[in-house]
Amino acid sequence: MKSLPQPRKMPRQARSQHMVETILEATARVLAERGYAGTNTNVVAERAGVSVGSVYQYFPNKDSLITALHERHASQMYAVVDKVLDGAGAGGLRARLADMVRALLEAHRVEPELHKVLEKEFPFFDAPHDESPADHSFFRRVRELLETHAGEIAPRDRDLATWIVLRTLETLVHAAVIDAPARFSTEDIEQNIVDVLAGYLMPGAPRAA
Amino acid sequence: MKSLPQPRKMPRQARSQHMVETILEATARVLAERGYAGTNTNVVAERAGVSVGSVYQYFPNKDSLITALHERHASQMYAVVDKVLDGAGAGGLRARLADMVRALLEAHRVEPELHKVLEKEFPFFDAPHDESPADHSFFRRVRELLETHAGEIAPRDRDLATWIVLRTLETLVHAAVIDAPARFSTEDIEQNIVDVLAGYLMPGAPRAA
Amino acid sequence: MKSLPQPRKMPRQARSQHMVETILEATARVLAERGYAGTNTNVVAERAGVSVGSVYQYFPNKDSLITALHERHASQMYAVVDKVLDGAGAGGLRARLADMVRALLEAHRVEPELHKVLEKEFPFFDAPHDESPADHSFFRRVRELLETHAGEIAPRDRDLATWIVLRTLETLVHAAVIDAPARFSTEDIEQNIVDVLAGYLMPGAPRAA
Amino acid sequence: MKSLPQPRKMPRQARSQHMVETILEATARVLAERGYAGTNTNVVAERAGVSVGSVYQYFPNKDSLITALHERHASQMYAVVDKVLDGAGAGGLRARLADMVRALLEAHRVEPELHKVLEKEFPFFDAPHDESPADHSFFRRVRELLETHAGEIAPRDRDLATWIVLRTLETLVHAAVIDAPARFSTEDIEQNIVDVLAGYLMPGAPRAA
DNA sequence: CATGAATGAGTATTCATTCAT
DNA sequence: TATGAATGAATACTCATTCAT
Repeated sequence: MKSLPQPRKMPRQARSQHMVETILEATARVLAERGYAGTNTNVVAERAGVSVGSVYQYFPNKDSLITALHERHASQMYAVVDKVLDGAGAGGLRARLADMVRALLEAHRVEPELHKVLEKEFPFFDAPHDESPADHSFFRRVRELLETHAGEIAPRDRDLATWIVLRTLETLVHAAVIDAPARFSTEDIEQNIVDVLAGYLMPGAPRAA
Repeated sequence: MKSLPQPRKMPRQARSQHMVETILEATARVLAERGYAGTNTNVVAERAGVSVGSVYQYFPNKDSLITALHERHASQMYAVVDKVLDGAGAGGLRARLADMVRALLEAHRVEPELHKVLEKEFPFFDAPHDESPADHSFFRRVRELLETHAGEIAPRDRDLATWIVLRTLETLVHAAVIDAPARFSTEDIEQNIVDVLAGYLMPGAPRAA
Repeated sequence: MKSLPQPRKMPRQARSQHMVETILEATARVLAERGYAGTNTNVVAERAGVSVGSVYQYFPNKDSLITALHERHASQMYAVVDKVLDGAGAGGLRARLADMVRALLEAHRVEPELHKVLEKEFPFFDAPHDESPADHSFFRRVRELLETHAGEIAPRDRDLATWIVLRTLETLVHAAVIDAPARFSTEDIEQNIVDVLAGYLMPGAPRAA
Repeated sequence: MKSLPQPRKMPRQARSQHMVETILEATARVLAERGYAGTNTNVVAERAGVSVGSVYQYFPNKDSLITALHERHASQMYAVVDKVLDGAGAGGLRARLADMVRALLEAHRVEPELHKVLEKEFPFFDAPHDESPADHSFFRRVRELLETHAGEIAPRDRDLATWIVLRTLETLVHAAVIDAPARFSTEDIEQNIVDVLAGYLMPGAPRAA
């Protein structure tokens, strides 16, 4: 089981930072347009307007490109959720869950094509969920949320509950964006995802319209 | 979006049937041991004790091997669920859901390595869920289950509910087998998956121990 | 330099004769439609409605198929010329040459596609012109023609003259059918081919309209 | 009908130029020694002392190698003829034709083996004569020659005459090098080729010894 | 640091040919 | 004889990676 490929170096200079960004952007575009099979370092380099050598200056190998993209995605998603939870609107846990679901769905609808490949290709890499820093943060944040509403939720093992929630949230959001038959309306799907989570955490609670 | 690769010929004779089986078995083993990247037609053939030519006699290309494996997996999982639901034990919807979850978890624990790769690689192919016959059957079966218990369930759109249940069931079962941190006990996970489904379908219902 | 592949056996029975014909026909069609690269024994067999094994019963290898086709073509062309020369019309050598050219052009226009590939692929096989029986006959026939008109022709070495005539005739007829720019009329081409041959053999003779 | 394969990149730098040359030389040698069937990109690369990748850096596919070789051959032949015609010796059209024939025969005798395969394989590619730049130049040059001697020649359609001359010249020269039975002397063949062309263009003119 | 020409191991796929039935 | 499933050597082409400039 190979470990998560890491960027070769932590680029500190602005120029390098920019280079990394450019390469990652190119990777995203190529990946979105041509899928994993059609993506190769030479094309990425060309698309980034950079030489292959430069790509290898910052990424030790091809897979690290994808991994980095994933990490970026995870960070972005975490940021989205973080912001929404910080925004601490009114209402109880259900409202918070609804906020998260809506925010994530929105975020995913920005570049559906990219997320599509990202989701599709992710499992391709032996990157267990718990090796990503962003995923850790995500886990912690949700866990905190459950703690905060400890009184309202049914599951005993809060750790397990967090894990279940994350897994479910992830799949359903992705499925909604990628897979969902056209006959299901966006609102209904959103609603139902919330229902799944709320139903699990607060079985007795009344279900909103 | 390319359509599902189909076996090149429908083997009717026993000899051919056997050949297809052998090849598929070999594919499964190789896939489980070496992952997608490490799997190639020549190795599969060798492992099957068969010539490459024979592989291509029955499968038009490499991907069709994986696709066929998936279809087989889907069929098996459907069979498992079908049997369990036919076995119509006592109890309401919750009992049925519990039966399904337990049966699926058991089935997946037989060849965890294979299911791992299968799950990991599946999205890799542009095979939307609804192109697989087995998936169709699965959908129909679950939908019937919901119809049968129409009185007990909350979600209005039964089609959507079926979709949500399937997606959730699939991920959580796979996650349980592949991803789950060791600190979660098998029983707890199982219990919680049922809670997710039951909580969604029957929000008010009492949660069993 | 490999020698001309020969049909494995001289089939005497009607059934076999028919089989050989069928296979050769199929080869011709496949060759005409898909070119040499696209032609393979399995396709030929299928097209002939026969098993590959049967093909190998009568032809030792793939190339022998093409060779046989060539021999058939050569025979046919010889037959055409033979007939025309036997028909001994009025006029001198020029008339005879004109007869040959016209007959050959007509014959080639029947299945231009096939002749195209045949001509294209012929040199591909190490089959020098003088190994084909039909080519021998052809040579003899033309040589006789020159002997008959010995008094009218300029070239001293009648053997060489025959060779030159044959080479020229062959290319120009093929070029006329395959290559000729559309702006040249059929009649003009025909006329000019005759002029080439007549001009060579009877330099001083008046050129007909 | 596929178009002429083109070199993948137009090499401008000396290094690349050299690489292309090396590869082409190797192709020629391999082709001459093993024929088309025996020629494959890996062998060519090896023979060129270069990696396969480099071959593909400059030639998009195998066929483009052969095509490039042909073009080179055509250019060389054109250069030879061009030089000879520029050398404008004394004498009329017949002398010019004789010059061309002699020059071409000489040129072909340098690497007979290569020209053999080249000629043999040429038709194999769907490269009509008129797609090659060199062939165009050749056509133009010969056409000019005929114009220059317009007063002496019999054929009305000078375009057609050029075409006929080229076709005939090409075949007979190649036949002379490749096919000619040993019993024909080089000089006799040369003489007769000139006779064919001169007899066609200037039917009445006296035939030199 | 950036470049991009060069590398060459790796792989999917084809197809002539055989031979057990 | 006819069949056609099975064989497996052969080969075009790709692409991650390196390294001299």
